Amino acid sequence: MEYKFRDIEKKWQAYWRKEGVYKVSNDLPGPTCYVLDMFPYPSGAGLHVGHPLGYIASDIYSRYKRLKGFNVLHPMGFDSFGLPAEQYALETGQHPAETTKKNIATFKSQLDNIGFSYDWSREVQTSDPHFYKWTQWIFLQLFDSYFCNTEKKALPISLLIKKYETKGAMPKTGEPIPGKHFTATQWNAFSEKEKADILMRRRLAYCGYGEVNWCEALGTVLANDEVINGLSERGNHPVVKKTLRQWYLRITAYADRLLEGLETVDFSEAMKEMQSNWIGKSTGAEINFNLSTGTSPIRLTPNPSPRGEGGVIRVYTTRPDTIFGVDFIVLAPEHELTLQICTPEHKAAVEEYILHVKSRSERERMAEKKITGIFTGAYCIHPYSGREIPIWVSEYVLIGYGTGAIMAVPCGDERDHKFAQHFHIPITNIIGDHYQGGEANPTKDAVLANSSFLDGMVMRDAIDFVAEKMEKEGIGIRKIHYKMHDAAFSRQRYWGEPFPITWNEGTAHAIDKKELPLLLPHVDTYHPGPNGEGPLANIKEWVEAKRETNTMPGYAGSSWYFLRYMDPENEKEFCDRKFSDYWGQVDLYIGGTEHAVGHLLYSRMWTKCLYDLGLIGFDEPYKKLVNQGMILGSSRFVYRVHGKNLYVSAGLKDQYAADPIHTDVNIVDGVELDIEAFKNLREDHADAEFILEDGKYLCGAEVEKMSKSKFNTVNPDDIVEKYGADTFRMYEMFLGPVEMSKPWDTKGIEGVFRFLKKFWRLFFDETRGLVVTDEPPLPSEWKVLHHAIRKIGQDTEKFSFNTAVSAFMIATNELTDLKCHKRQVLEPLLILLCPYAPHIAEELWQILGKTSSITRATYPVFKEEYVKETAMLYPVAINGKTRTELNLSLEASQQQVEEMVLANDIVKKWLEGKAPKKIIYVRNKMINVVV
RNA sequence: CCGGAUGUGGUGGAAUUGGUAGACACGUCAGACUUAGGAUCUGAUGCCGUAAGGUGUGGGGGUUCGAGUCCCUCCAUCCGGACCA
Repeated sequence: MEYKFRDIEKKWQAYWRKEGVYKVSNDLPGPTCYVLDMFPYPSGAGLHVGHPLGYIASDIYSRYKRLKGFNVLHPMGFDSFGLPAEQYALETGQHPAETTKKNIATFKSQLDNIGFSYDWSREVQTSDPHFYKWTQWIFLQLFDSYFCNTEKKALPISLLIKKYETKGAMPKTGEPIPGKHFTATQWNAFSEKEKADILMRRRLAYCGYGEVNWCEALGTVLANDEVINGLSERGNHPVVKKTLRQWYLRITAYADRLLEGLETVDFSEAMKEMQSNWIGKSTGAEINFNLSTGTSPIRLTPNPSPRGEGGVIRVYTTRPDTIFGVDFIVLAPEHELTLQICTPEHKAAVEEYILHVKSRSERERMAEKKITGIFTGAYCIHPYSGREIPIWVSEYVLIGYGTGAIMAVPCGDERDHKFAQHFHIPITNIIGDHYQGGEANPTKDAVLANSSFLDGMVMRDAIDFVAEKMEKEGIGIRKIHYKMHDAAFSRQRYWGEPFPITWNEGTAHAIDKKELPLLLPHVDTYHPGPNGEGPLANIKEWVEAKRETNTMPGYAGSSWYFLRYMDPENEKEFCDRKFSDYWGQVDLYIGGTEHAVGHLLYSRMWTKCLYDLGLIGFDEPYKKLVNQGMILGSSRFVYRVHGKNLYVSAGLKDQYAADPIHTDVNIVDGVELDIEAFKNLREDHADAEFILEDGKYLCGAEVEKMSKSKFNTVNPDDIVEKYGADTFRMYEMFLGPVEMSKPWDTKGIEGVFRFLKKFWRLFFDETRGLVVTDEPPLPSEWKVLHHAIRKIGQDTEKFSFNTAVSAFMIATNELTDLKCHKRQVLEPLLILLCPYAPHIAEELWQILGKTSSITRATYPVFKEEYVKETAMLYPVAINGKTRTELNLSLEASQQQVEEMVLANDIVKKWLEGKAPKKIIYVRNKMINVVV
């Protein structure tokens, strides 16, 4: 009987669906395992062969765990709110809900085609009101919570109110600052609006004015991780800074816990590095520099400012030890004090400079890399030496980090050094020989010189010494800064979760939780509303109800979706605590690196909040994270001669003036173009002419990212149609380690295809039909099986799927050579193969006379004892080749035995008297014994 | 510029973690069966050499009886962050 893969696959996919084979229950005894894929955004383009890589890996792992007796949660869903559907709606007028629905249907059919073991009864869609009801609910939890700095955790805001009512908010030491501190009596006397404003400053989800990344082309704000080099991640549109009222998540409050949590999870080093860089914690000190009153006309500012106030400029440094190396102070151009302190004769020039900086986008600024800056005419007094220090303004100091002002130490900092050289500012050397005048040396190991009371001290030790001294003397304080800012949480868009918030007299009110979900209303136009507001501002009733017109960003739903899978139909809670306790953390999370700083950080933060509020029992969502590599497309080029409909073969292209043009990789066999297919591809190709070499047209090739525009995408449906889902699954794994990027090459799939056909022939003979026998296997046949079990088990456990596939091939080849068609060998092999190629396994399982599905039961094959017990019976070849040194010391104990029938344990016992230290195997052959 | 990863045949990639480098597969070549094959099977295939033999894991150096694997250094590619004080 022939291996009719398509019939088999369709049959079993229908069976699985009908019988609900992959439905999981929330209360089975025994160990659980939660295997999760990053759910996709259902784009209109559908899946290409790169997408399922991670899904296949996770599917193999979950099926494997299931066969081993775990209760496995392996769900799938869709991140269905988001910009592209809305952009599409703007262009075509189609409702995003409709296009999304259509796209999801395509995705699901493509996924089902590959034979995944998802429990679709648990599917979630972030744009489904039953789902976003709980996104809104969790948002309200965040809105109603604050971060307690003493307990370092989120607490209900009602506790804060109680505290304010009884104790107020007074500083532990020092004078209370008006506007910041207040007594209980004062609090109780505040108006509702005043109270609300104060509370807003503490809420985990809060509304405030701030500089945001505004993208004019998209008509919305973007989070920092959605902006790359001053351009939007989606669409590459320019992004500018703009002050707007926005919702934020107070993720900075969790900065330390997000960092600490990294140590408890199994992420790759690269991933941890990326996250901690993004958080960007640095410890240092803020130091006050008094302005020299002689040189500048200072107006005392009435409002205290963290950047400095009155006659003081506050700088941030990580190196307080270099205090005596300060040669100048630099303010960011946007710094509030810049214009206040500059002397009249410099004012015009400074204003002009600030204008110049503002006029350029961040992008232009970074591209230029010119040193710019201007002197303000004002001076500071060095807190210890009393020296006058000039104050400059320069764009290399960023307003958004630290205090927006720095103390420049040219001998120790590269940028300060370049600046000093450029403007001929004299440089003080405080590190002796470590600085030669050529370039700055950021060492911490130098012995300080020219540094008054610090002379002779090693810099590393001086850092803390100075910081402490400054704190005592009130000159500065130790301070920790983060690069990470609070996350902008509102978008001026339609296709997102509406905020469950109404505005009254300028204060935000949570809507009653009983009214959730607050449904996304119908709109007539997807165009932005007035004043940079979203489309919701165009709806009369919405505005009259004083509802928030922003919607939540794409990452809202994805921040907690993994919890909903545990209890997807619950209408009373986002997830029953009983079930989140049952399943616990995600044991394995598979997805791309692109979410390193966005989704992963946000969902980690939400998890921590929910944990703090006692709603779930763990504070890190993902125990282990695997980042699958990208499958790259292999693009093909044809070379068109200038101005003609004439194409020249790649080898001859240099003889003509020809441009490379992407052509569809699917009509190219290797590099040979299918000329007929090419002519039919597009109308203007119909009468194309070709210059061939050796009678063939050869294309150029290049490896690039897979994308529609490069015509190098391969649709998994086509591959499944031609080779079958099982071949496709195994080939994707066979390509290489899951974590690695690699180019797709359709040609190579033949090898895996041949393997499955060969495997089929272990059961079926072309002429004789079913050839499986009940004869007891020979030792050599057992040996093949047991090598396979051990190797494939280990490989699957450690995600080495490519070598596991190889092991299948080896075993199959060996059994073919042995002409082994014995049930006792083939049956366990089928069980092993099941996670990788479930359809063929099911079919053969049935053919062997089994009545139940192979995919659902558990088998002793995977138990340690199974292999060990039987392994004892088999021969281990020993080929003790001696080596130079060992030869000398071990001569007496070296046994040169070839093909000796002994189990490993027996060998060990046999050598016991000689106390073997190490037995060296090479590919399961013992080659040497170290005694 | 900083940080992370990677570097092995014509190609994708193995190598028990310091122990016969190149498993498995693609491709290529030769052969068998075929009217025919892009089906199937067999054999060969790192490089140089007719062979004996030599050589070989990005380059150079080191540790070791022994290095693809560990250390130093340089080079290349990919990814991420980039004026973060």
